[in-house]
Amino acid sequence: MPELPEVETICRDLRKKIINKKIVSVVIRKKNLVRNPIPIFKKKIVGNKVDAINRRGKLIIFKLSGRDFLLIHLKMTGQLIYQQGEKITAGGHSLPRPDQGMPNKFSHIIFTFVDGSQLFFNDMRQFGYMQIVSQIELDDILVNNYGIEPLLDNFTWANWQKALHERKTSIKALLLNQKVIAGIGNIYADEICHKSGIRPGRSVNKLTLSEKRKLWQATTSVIKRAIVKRGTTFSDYVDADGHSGLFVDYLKVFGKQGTKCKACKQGVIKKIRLAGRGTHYCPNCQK
DNA sequence: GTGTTTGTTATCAA
DNA sequence: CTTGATAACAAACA
Repeated sequence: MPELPEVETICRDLRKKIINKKIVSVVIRKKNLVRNPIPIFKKKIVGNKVDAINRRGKLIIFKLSGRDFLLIHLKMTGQLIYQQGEKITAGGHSLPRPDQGMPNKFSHIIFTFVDGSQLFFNDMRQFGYMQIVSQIELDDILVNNYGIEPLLDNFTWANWQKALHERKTSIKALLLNQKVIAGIGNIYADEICHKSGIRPGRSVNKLTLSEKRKLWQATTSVIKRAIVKRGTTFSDYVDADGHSGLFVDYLKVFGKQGTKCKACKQGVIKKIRLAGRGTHYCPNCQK
């Protein structure tokens, strides 16, 4: 379940690997993951370079040299794994490539770059997608579908109060609402609530000012700490090198139902269903 | 065959 | 128009 920290980690990795490399071929093994007509999709990619890699919420954005943009959404089980091609030594002998089993049965789209390196878009459940859009289409998508970015300067206390103003939904649903705040998914919503000491089912409009401030601070700190640990691998997430994220070792509530709370050392983590999602919290230290 | 998983969107109600 | 709640969908696996 790649959320903001996982997507950010992948973007940072890929910037070092594929910027300015010419794409010489695209192989599409599952057409349903491409949201354009296949010939158009290929035509707008092959022969171009990736000029820049950015992210909005959980959406990855490749700026292509042909002036189009490639959107990549990993949804639940998507992976973007990069591998060097076989390197030819001066003597013409090829060095062995680390065997990570790429491509595997879930490698649905494969990019090959001019140096022989490859980018594999794997997705076991095939919920993810790739889509080529123009600048105008991109601007429209970004403006209409995404709220505050937690890592940007405009995630201020004043803007956070505005975002929460007169909201009557639960804090869990609010954190998952991409149009309010971009990039938070099920894992980090629960972790942010725990760090804030607030039960995820609480109504936003009944939070005290100090609780809203705790949420604001916890959002930044949880996300930044998760990025430092290169994200959370709960089931399928891996970074661009195919490695797991280490923040799974620092989770306090997600997937911890039935165990003793590590923060207060008294409560037993409960799991409930909220906003249609599995939701974890400590009944003792979250009020 | 059934229940479960989450990111996103559709749909309906107010 | 906005907001909120809920259902539905994608595919795989225990």
